[in-house]
Amino acid sequence: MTQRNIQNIKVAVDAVVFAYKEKTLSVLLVKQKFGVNKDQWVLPGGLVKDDEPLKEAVERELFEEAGIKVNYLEQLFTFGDDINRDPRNRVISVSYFALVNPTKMKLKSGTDAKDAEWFPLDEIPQLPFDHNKIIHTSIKRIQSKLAYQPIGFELLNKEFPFSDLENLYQTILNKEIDRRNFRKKILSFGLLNETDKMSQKGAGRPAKLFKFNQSKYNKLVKEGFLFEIK
Amino acid sequence: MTQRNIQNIKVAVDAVVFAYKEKTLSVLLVKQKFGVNKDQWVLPGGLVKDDEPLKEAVERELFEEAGIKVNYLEQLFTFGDDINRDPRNRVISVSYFALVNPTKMKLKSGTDAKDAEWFPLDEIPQLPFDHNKIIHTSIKRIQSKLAYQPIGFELLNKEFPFSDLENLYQTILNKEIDRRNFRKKILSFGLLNETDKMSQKGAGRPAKLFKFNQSKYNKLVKEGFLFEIK
DNA sequence: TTAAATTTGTGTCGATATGACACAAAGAAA
DNA sequence: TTTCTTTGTGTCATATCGACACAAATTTAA
Repeated sequence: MTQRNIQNIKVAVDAVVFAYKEKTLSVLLVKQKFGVNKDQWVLPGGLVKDDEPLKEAVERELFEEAGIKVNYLEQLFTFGDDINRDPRNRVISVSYFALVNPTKMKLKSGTDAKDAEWFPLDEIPQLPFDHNKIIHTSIKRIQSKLAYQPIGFELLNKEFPFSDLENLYQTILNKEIDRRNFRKKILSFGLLNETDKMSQKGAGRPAKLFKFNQSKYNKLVKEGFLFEIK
Repeated sequence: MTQRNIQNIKVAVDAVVFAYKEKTLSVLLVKQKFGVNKDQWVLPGGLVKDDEPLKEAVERELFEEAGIKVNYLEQLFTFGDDINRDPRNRVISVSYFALVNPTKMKLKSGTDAKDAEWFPLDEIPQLPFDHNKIIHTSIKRIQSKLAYQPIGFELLNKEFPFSDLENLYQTILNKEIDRRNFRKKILSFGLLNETDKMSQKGAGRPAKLFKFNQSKYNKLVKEGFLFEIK
């Protein structure tokens, strides 16, 4: 209040983008192009433009740095308590967490090809700033959200066999799930439409493919429905 | 990224402070002291100092503007998608939500006495900026948190009769609760210590006073305990 | 071509949690 | 001393959860 016109804090956005494939959850990192940390891996992100909504800034950075458009994007947390989180300036980071489905894992780069890569959770290196902390926070968030919102579907193909969904839950929550009870519970919501297609990869009996009915979910939510998986 | 050194966005913090008394949930508002909105009620808050952690900025503003130190403070959301939310400058607001217990409702003002007041939820006026929206978001947050974290106790006196807790849930969630089932459920957690005191206000049988056992809760949480009220 | 291995699909039953419901006890107010 | 108000408490029916096993469909290996 006392220094109204002399505040000098920069506002950045950063994104933790998750993708899931073959029982592995991965995070998107990009290679820093300038500055002290040049060539180090960091979370995609950057400074917000003066006339740009925060959310658009994230979307722009993701597209510029990795050529990607995400399926799901939500604000995570604003990191700004450590005033030296960026040693050069006071920078606060409005962080987002995002989900993409497997078809988007091929990084059809924009300006800056192949300086973006997917890192499985257990192979994420030491990162500059507080980016490891941001990733940690977003993992907690995705784990808790999985339990009461149907966000898992954003990480799967539009049509998927039940086992994909089940493995996704097991992988992210890091625990065993009873296959029969899980299926029973999910189906009881009536939010999956059976398709007439079957999956056909590898050994074993082929599986029916299902589709998540988003519009039915939206309708139910308005009536107080809670998607809850324990 | 292209305009690294010329960004001109201001960073503010705002707080929605809740207090509960006599079946009423209230929010703290302060009178704007400068500018176009002088003398209008707004959420407490202000610009962050260059060398100040966000959380400290909120605490400072709350103390300066209302002489209050809160029991519970948590980051709510960062509002920055509407680039004209403040018509003078681009300002983003890192918003917090806070809880105080009834003893703190007496506003022993600091610098700026009596320009702070408690407004029951249904008496909150039209506010400048997007402050009504921020309040709305924080109400949703407190409602959902009540269901899976023991934050209700922060709004009560240290020692409280069971009926206070029950009324608090009913008021904030805006629904009827079965007294017996509610008590059974809460007591089953083993997180309330009975004191040997009794409440003695008005008519009716005096009630035992209880105390929330925070350290036991902290211990249980580490073991995976979830405080869940439906 | 046959046997083995792999994955999908499905129901029951006991244990646990939830939700509905009523009356006596303690004290204040009339 | 009677009435009113609020606290304190148990049962039972229903719904949900969690454990558990075997047959069907297909690929892979022998």
